[in-house]
Amino acid sequence: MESNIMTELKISKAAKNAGVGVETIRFYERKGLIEQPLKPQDGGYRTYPIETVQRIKFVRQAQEIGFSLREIEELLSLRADPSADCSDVRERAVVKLEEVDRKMEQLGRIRSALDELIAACPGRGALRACSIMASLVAATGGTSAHANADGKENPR
Amino acid sequence: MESNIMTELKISKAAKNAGVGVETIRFYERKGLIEQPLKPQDGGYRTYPIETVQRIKFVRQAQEIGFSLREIEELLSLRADPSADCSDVRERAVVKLEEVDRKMEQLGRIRSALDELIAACPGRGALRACSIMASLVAATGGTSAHANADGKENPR
DNA sequence: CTTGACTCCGTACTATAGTACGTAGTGCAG
DNA sequence: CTGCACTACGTACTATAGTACGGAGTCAAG
Repeated sequence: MESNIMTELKISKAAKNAGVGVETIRFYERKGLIEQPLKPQDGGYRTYPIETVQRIKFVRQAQEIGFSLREIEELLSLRADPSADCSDVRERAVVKLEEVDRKMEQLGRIRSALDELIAACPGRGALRACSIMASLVAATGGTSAHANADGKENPR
Repeated sequence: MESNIMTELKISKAAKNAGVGVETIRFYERKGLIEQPLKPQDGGYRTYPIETVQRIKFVRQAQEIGFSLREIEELLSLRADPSADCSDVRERAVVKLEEVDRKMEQLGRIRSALDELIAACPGRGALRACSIMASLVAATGGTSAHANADGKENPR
């Protein structure tokens, strides 16, 4: 075995490592989400650096919290370096941060509602009737449900 | 004007109120995510109660944090009441709660990375080169990147 | 030097979540 | 009673994110 420190993997190992299928890696390459490694000049197969595997994992995790591949590309393209327009990067990062915070809040609300629901549904004891919608309303104190529900002409 | 307290809206108002299109409401009805109101027996148009509008809003918000319509249906079907198998409801709620917590963690990681990025990219001052991946690695201390990257036979 | 596992690449197919469109019916304003 | 906007319903189309497939090339073991 040539003791080349194995920091590069062939596609199927890279896929397994990142927890995706081989086809998904190729799909991400086509989309430009990850860089396609050059084929070795002496022929043979491409190898993927660990960083690429990390990047794929990031893509998957960002997807799980509701970012689209387009948005993930935007996230990944955020990089502060002396050659970039820093105020632009900063601005875009702030926008993303706000998005993340909105998601956090909504996640928090659902979390509370689930807590409430679990509390209403004990191992043994009193059972309060309760749905997740009810919990949500209880958690947010949202009895209002107004928002001009009738008015002729509803100019946006 | 008949002073029937307007708690029910015709489809386009309901849609506007929930922040979706009319077609989306119909789509959700077909999917069984919301109940299709009966047509009034004396003919005319369906009207949607505020609760349905709330439900649609919930669907949208749950989507934004990465739940699929199928999962949202599961969430919405969670209801503790004396006629339900409570331990089953509880169990499913706990599973969802764990999912939510996982999302929270990932969201927190991305949040830190964005903070880091914003800090690296000040209004004026020193600029540290930094990408979101770098921030993520910095934030999580994740220099490892191991996970059997080579071994023949990688049994799941 | 053949065989089996894997890679490369292109094209085609699938699921999810809508969005658009055409036709017919309803309802109320003028 | 005639427009005009809106509703109802079915079917078709679209975008996103993969997933599958077929054929040709590559590589290492036997």
